[in-house]
Amino acid sequence: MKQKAVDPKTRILETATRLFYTQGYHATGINQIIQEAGVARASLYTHYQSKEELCIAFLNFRHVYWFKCFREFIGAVTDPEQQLMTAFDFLISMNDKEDFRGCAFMNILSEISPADTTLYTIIQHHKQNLRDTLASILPHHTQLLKDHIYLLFESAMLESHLYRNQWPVLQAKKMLKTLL
Amino acid sequence: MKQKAVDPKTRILETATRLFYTQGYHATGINQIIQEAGVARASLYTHYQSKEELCIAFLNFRHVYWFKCFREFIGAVTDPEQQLMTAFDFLISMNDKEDFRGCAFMNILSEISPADTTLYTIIQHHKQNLRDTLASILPHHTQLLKDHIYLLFESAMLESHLYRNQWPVLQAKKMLKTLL
DNA sequence: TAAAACAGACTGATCGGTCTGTTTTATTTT
DNA sequence: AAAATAAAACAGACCGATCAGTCTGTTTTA
Repeated sequence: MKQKAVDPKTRILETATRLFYTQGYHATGINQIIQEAGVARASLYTHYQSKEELCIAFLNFRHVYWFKCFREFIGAVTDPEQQLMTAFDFLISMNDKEDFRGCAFMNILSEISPADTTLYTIIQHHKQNLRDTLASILPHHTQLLKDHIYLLFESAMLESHLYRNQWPVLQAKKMLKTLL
Repeated sequence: MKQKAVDPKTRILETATRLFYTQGYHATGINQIIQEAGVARASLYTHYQSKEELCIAFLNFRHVYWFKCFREFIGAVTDPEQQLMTAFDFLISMNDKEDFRGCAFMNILSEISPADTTLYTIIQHHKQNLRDTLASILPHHTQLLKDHIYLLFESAMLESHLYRNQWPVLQAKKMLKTLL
């Protein structure tokens, strides 16, 4: 289970990322994390104050990772309209890669209440970031069209999770074509 | 806390429904349910075999309740296109009523894995039911348009949960207008 | 008088988190 | 290069609390 190639802090974060994402936050215990990370109990609490702190680190890590992958993926093309189409192809590739586990941020959102302001804010910021990123591809179009694309993108991601199938993304791509 | 007007089994289900929906499945313990339902521990396990059985009952109960409210709400109008607009108004009223807690089914979906086949199937069936219901309002339109409306409906519900704001629903209504 | 609901003790397991003390690793000084 | 030292990671006991679920026996209801 131990992969001593990387340092303990990284192993903890990567393990927590995988488990929080695939099992959920409350369904994942500290014991499982330290066990699968091959790390001492005390080491986890040296690097992260609490389970919630670890969740925050997970969301921040995931945020950076997701946008890095996203930008790389859509950066392969230059034409704006083609770039939007590629954005939906990105969803397809992520569904394949991560077995239709959906959006890590929306999954955590389902487990928390608005009283968890730190987590709630991180999730909102991530999505606002995505919204801005998509909007920036077609800067001269109406706000309504930008929102339209964003909503289709979101439901494509969430509904393919639900059905464990690419059809929502494929259909969303066709809808996008009618809008551009 | 006890509202002995209804029988224990109903109190358990209604309490579990409220707690699972507002706090999530794994974050809600049996102790809290029996306490807030004002019911004996043994009574819960006479009516429901396990916590998962209770979750199944919750989803089935919610399914019936949600569609009953939905049909009543949109049944107030007869014109198909107007009925679709009213469907989005229903989301607005539910957001107000339930404090932007989003979709009970998608929330549970975030907490489980495809291995939980029973729960997963119930959730998929609920959404397929919604998909069919929306599609039946405009039976003579293309499959693409039906899916389009469904995807907008879904993201309107989920994104208003995220932002705790009605704007996604209001924007989705405008998008719908451009599609009809 | 029988069924249902009650209170609450009890199980073993696990929860998140703290603490002690040992071993390993890395850096610095000789 | 070898020895000294400081920092990091280690194993694992331990904490009180809670978890889901079982069981006994009493009280209420029908």
